[in-house]
Amino acid sequence: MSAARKRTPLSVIRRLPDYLSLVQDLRKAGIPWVSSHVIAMRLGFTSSTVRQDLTYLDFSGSSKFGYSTDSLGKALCAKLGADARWTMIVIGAGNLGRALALYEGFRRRGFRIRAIFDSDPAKTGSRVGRFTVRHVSEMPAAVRRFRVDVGIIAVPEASAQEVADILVLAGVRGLLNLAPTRVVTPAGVPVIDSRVVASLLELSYAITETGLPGRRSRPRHDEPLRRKKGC
Amino acid sequence: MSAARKRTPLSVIRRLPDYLSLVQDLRKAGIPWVSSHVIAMRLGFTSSTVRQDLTYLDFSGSSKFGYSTDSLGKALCAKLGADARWTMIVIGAGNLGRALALYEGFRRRGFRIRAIFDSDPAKTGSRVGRFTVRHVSEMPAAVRRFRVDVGIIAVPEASAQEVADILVLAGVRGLLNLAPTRVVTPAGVPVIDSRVVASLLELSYAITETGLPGRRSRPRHDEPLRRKKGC
DNA sequence: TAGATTGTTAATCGATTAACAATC
DNA sequence: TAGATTGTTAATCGATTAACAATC
Repeated sequence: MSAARKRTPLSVIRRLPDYLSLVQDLRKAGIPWVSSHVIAMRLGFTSSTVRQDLTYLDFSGSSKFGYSTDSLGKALCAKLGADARWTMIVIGAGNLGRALALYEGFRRRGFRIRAIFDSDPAKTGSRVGRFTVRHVSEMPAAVRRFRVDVGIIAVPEASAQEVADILVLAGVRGLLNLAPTRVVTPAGVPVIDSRVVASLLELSYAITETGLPGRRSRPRHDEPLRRKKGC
Repeated sequence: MSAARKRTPLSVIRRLPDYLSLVQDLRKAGIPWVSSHVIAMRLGFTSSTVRQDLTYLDFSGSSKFGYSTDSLGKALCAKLGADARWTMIVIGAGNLGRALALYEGFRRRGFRIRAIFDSDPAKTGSRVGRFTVRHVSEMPAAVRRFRVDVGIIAVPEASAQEVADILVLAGVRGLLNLAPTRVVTPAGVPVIDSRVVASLLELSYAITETGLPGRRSRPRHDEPLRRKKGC
């Protein structure tokens, strides 16, 4: 039996959204079956990894046709909680916070933003799409009233932890942190850090690395050396 | 000798930005030395992991005082390429693209945005902070003129790959992809996917998971069941 | 049937942690 | 010196991959 007996490793959970996205594309394209081999090719995994991963779902493939894109999609949704509706609020009505509040893509996955907050009285009352920016002091009450599941932190680095504490106290169940710093929460309240700046540093390393001897750096431009900054 | 003999695993590279951030905070706070144990506590790693990781830097600690925050910071910067200046452009002048173009935090790490582009003629010519939005058709020329290192993709899912191809062809050295889809590049051009939507799914799983038997879900609200969506 | 594919076990690989001698 | 800390080797742990019997 393939279902969720053993606990699902985080490494597997992180690949699941990729399977979901692919399988939904295939289903929309009218493709009813897909093999572990094809999935592997498309996502850059091995077919072994694919078959192992899908073992953690309440779902089975067919040794004749492979996996049904339709039922695999449903099983992935169920596993990931993507078949639920999640209520979110955004804290911080700066450029990033506003962009998040206006982003349509969350909706499609069941993530719905209900309100946006800022600590700056000059911003409260202003409009962001269909929202009116409210003052953070109203936030705890709103978390309870809207039964908010997820708080999205889009405030400056310096206030990220403070905002996280207030959100947790108000009863939020998870955090998505977009501030360029880690945020700590009590066990039981998961937090995901977006790490965009950290990602850029990883990219920066990768660029420097691939430009090293061995792999020839691609011919480009006319200035081979980076301007140094000092750090 | 501790220097970069063996290749540095990606798992290590991904922790390096955390060390850098911590160590720079400490240095600014006037703390000149830090031990692997303290670093581990602050970042949630083990001291073994910390010592192992720092092994990949051109740098050594002192068995008397631990690590000098100053020289550790410098070694991390050098390793990550954070001591270089990187030139970036943003493709997509929607809410997200504009937020990125206006974000101050990149600068501090040596990442500098030089221009922003959009395919919508209605947007070209409009202002985003100190930038004028330009048409994507001008992008390849700008990549060469400004010697752009990194292209930031902030366009809708459907055009992400196309934009990536153009950027690579124009000579960009790496990509940061914020569209909610994977983007493929030839070997030698690293790409980092931001995976914000995938992260939300991971969070969604974590929330559902921690609410399971065993760990008592924290008492909250009065509605225990998620509204189902169907998927 | 013959051939392709899954589900699963075992082998490999890599990353994390523990332990400890060397250093200051 | 005594004690704390690093650097490094060895042990453990977990994740990925290979292999293959079972299935359709």
